[in-house]
Amino acid sequence: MSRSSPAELKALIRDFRRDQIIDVARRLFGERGTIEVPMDEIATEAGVARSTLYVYFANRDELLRACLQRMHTLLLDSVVGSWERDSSPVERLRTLVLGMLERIDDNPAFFRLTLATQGAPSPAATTVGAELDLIGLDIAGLIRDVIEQGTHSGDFRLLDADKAMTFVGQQLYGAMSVRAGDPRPAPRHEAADELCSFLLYGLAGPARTDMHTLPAS
Amino acid sequence: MSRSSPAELKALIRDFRRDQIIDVARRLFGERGTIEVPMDEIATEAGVARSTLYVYFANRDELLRACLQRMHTLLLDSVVGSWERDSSPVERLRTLVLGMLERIDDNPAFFRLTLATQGAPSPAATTVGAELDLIGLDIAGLIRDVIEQGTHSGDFRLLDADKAMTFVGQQLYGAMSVRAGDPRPAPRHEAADELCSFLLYGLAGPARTDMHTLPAS
DNA sequence: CGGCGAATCGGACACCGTGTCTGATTCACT
DNA sequence: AGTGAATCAGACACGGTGTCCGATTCGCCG
Repeated sequence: MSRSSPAELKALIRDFRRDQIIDVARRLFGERGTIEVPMDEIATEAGVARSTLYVYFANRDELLRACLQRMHTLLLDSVVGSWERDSSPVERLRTLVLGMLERIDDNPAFFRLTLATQGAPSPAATTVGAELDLIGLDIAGLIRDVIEQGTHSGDFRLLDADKAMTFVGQQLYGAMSVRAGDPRPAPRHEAADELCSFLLYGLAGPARTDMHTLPAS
Repeated sequence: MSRSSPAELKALIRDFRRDQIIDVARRLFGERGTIEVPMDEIATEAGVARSTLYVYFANRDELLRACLQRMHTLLLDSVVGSWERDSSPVERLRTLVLGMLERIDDNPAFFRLTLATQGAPSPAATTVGAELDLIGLDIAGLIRDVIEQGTHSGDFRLLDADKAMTFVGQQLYGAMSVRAGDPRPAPRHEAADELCSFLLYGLAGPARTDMHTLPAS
């Protein structure tokens, strides 16, 4: 134990500190936007000196990148955890949606910012953008799996997997953006159900029998 | 002509200059992101002194806001122009979608940035956000009109107008974001058709008869 | 205990962009 | 030629970034 400790423990502490800083940054960035938060404040809030910050992160952008990376893993964990247990494509779709909503609700402000950073082209966002793309690719892969499984099992209408994936992805993207900006979002499960329902109307084809309120006029 | 000219002409020139600056800013912001472009550069590129810039716009944020406002009017013009001519809700939906795609293609980078600014909470984005919200509201209104018209005429399934509006809006939002980031986007009309098709599958209910390639397996 | 080394601190520094201001200059119109 | 508005160039204070370095803390080992 004396052999592995010194080096490994050091690394552990380092990681711990890192995570601690990232959490603070994630919160602050979320609350007030990326550019609005000076490094000073992050340092103070995290209880370290500003110069120490630069020991852990080369610059502001790399810190932001680390924040995104963290959200990446959290997001995937949210989904993949329940993923394996579900079998039907409908269930999995719901799991997927629900997982993303959970992640949003966890820190909507930062999520909003995540989507925002997406669009900004800049040397900064180039580094950052790579991270974002990774998240997108992961999700896209999951969506694709669901669709293929669904069309194969006959639960979904027959459609081009690529296009379907794109559209589902777009809808998810839009839904997340809207929810992230919504001060009083609908309850998570309800929102997930509605969203899935809308997606399935398109995916599963024939109308379902929820609402027949209006006269056919 | 000597009476009205001096004052009005002055205003005209002023507006012209303003627009000229806005166009330059819109391009540069689009190319490299909002924060990445110094006021110096905008001024130089627009052929005015930096101090003159501050005569026309109180600060960076107000310049950005003006850029968004411009996109707002362009966007609405794109849509409303053809709007009146169309009668069926399906046609109008397509007009709406197509108009937005046109606007994206006109300056995708800036549009990306527009969507991006959306999410960033900050004193800056508060002013800016108001402008964005206005655009959103206008579009939402148009969507709502289409949906109500469609459900009323029987072209669409019966569904809750509010929720349908939300979902269509989300889908549009997502589609625009994706297209704005796509280096080689699909031809505009084709993209519009596909998007409408996807929306209508959900809106118009029963499956259409485009693709029956796969065996029911 | 005394001392070593790594991590941390605090603060000085140069650099850059912002927004303000001022006095000089241009230009159109009379 | 003269007047006034628009424009210009440039100086300025301010605030944030990223770098650097000497001083300090703290755990650990002889």
